Amino acid sequence: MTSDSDSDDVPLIRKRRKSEHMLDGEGLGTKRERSVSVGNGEEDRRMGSGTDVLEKKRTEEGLQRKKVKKEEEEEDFEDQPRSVIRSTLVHGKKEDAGGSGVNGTVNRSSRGRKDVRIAESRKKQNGVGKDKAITKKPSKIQERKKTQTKGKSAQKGKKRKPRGVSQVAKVSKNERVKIRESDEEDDDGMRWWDADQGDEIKWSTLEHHGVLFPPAYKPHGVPLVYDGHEIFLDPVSEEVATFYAAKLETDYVQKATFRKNFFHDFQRVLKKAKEPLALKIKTLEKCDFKRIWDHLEAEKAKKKEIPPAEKKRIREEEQERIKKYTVAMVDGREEKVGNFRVEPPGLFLGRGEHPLAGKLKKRVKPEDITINIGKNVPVPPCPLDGHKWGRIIHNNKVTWLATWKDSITNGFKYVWLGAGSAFKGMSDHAKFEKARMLKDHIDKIRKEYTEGFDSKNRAVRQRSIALYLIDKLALRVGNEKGEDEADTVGCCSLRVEHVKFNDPQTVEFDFLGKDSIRYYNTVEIDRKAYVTMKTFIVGKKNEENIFDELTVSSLNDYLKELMPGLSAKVFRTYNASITLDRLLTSTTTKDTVVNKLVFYNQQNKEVAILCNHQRSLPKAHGAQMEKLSTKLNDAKKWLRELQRGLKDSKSKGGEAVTVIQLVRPKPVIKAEMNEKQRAEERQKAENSSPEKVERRMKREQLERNIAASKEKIVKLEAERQTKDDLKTVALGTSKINYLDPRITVAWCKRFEVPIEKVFAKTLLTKFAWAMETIESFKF
DNA sequence: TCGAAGACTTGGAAGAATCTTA
DNA sequence: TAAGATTCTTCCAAGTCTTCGA
Repeated sequence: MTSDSDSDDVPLIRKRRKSEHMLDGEGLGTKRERSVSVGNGEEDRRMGSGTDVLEKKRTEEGLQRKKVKKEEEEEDFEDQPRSVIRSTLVHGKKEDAGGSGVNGTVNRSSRGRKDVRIAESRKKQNGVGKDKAITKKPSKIQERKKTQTKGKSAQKGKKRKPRGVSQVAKVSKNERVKIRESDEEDDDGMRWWDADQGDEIKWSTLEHHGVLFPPAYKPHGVPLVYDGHEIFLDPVSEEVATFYAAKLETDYVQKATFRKNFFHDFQRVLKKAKEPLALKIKTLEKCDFKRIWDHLEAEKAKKKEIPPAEKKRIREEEQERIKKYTVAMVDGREEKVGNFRVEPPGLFLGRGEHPLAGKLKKRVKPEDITINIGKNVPVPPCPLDGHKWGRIIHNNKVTWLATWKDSITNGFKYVWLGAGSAFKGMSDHAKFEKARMLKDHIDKIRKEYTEGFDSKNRAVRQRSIALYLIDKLALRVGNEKGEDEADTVGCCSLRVEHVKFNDPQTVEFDFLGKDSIRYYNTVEIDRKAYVTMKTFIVGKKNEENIFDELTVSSLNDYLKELMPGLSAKVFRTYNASITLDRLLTSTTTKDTVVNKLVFYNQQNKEVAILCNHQRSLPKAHGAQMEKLSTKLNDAKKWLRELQRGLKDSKSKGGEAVTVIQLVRPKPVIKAEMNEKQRAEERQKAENSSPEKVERRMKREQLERNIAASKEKIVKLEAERQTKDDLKTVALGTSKINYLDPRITVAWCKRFEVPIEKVFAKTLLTKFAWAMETIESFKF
């Protein structure tokens, strides 16, 4: 590492305010103490250091299991589609060639060895670790053109075999820390983190009830008005018109692409219906959807008017109806299903300037759906009369229960188990263990990429700079995108137009990242990185890629040489978690729980800013801030009045004195009032001047009120500040995806903060595996 | 070898549920 | 008790990354 701005080992937190965020690099250079894991540090330590012995043992066990499982698999093939059978056989063959078994452990270890072999052979070819040759690839602009064909082969009906290797399977067993030494059985038998987990085979038995379809469309008979004439549409066209009408008051309909795509698809539907009047619809501009919109609003209002008891009854009935779809049995355990509902038809909204926005997303039919279920268990009957499932498969190497193709993006949609399931939990756990493993390699990696800034090989220089930015700024890697996707970028796909160089070493990044969220950051970077990066744009046009000699896959291949299983996204997890871990160390023990929570959220906010997790400004933000300011001003006025009264009382030997409180009138809402009248009444109350109310108070009473008033002012000021600070920052995303929950659990234990204050119910379930973390846990 | 398939994670918005305040 | 605010959950789009197969 160099000694200038990048020399501290922490990622650079995005600078919204210049005074903020420069963090120290404490602890990063030191060797991680692996001893502390959830519940049993000793076990964790053994897993970390004694992997060879364990690995050998597992390999033997795995070979045995492999034999049994291979037999089981081959039995299964008969009922599987051909592609699945082939897939499984190919996997088996490859594993055998590598001298490993089918069981996850062995399979994983073979993978690890393969990684090492690749790394070694590349080292032989390229010299030690640095300045390695990188295969030159075609320019990104050429590639962009090529990507236009993306998805076309799928449309042609090209079939591929199921892959059956997931993230979980890819993670080494070394990386999975066994959490407890005790192997006592838990009551519900759901403690997967105590069990020995296979990798490749995800389940032995799987039972579920399939998917829930959205209700069939019920025509409302409200006409579309075209050029002043009512047109009563056929049900199919009416449904599509209603999708559009529902969006009338949104920003979507302001977008030309949205309107164009919608009208194109709408016309196709109309043509198919062959209704003579509807065929006269030639331009969207002459279509008036207002009557349909009014109808939808009236329906909403009706729904709102339903008495609470009736609402409750409806809710309970619905719960009963969907109940069976919400759970699946996996290896004898009951697990919640996450998204058992088939996505309803509608207009594709997309995010940002999506070229397909407004297109009609078709209704998914049972024939479009592939059900994945255990063999020898009943296949759920197709719930729609006259239909049948597209395919039934028994692929136990994947974790999804059902899948279908999306009619817009041509991508796959899946039905998964819920976030609290063992599948997801194991995957999460493995993800954080991998990020922790990076801690042991990060110094070496940083040293290597810093040295790479000087490489004679341009491709190596590009790779080094890109990695530096990914590490330092927590950028996403930035895969190539197709023409039919929004134009968003990540690190590798940054173009000249996305950066500005301000000498001596400041770079201004301004681009649209995932979900078309703007990433804007002016940041001082390492001087050598700055100079090197600047050379990449020489002679290039704005729309050309900065890293023209770097691909995501070459970068990830390189990362795997540095650490098994390492990919670009691990840096984001690592930097988010290590940042929180470090920031939380400065918690004050003596503070109240409320203040500790405020502190936690502040640190969470720092991570959210680092990861650029933004949200749009809440609609009511301005009004809420104004309300808070009014409250604060009233509280301050009241405090001054109380202080005046106290002075008065003191001069009269503590006697009762009169103080005047300004009380804002409350709106008088009557049951018979409608929404409009209520709103008017509220407005009236808000606009009227406060009433002066006289109160008599003695000295003690005044003193008590002054103390309470001061406390209220402090609280209101803090509330206002927090609200403003977090107005465009989304805290949830980092909490759910990037922050190792064990850091939070350990912190809560250390500082006696109830964990329920930090994790909502669903997060407590999702992170059940982390709940026994001991308080000394360090990421 | 490389583009695409396929499987999984990550992400913000919207709506529902719950809590707080007056 | 109702309204408003906040929190939680659901939805589905949009990423990442590995493996497949022409």
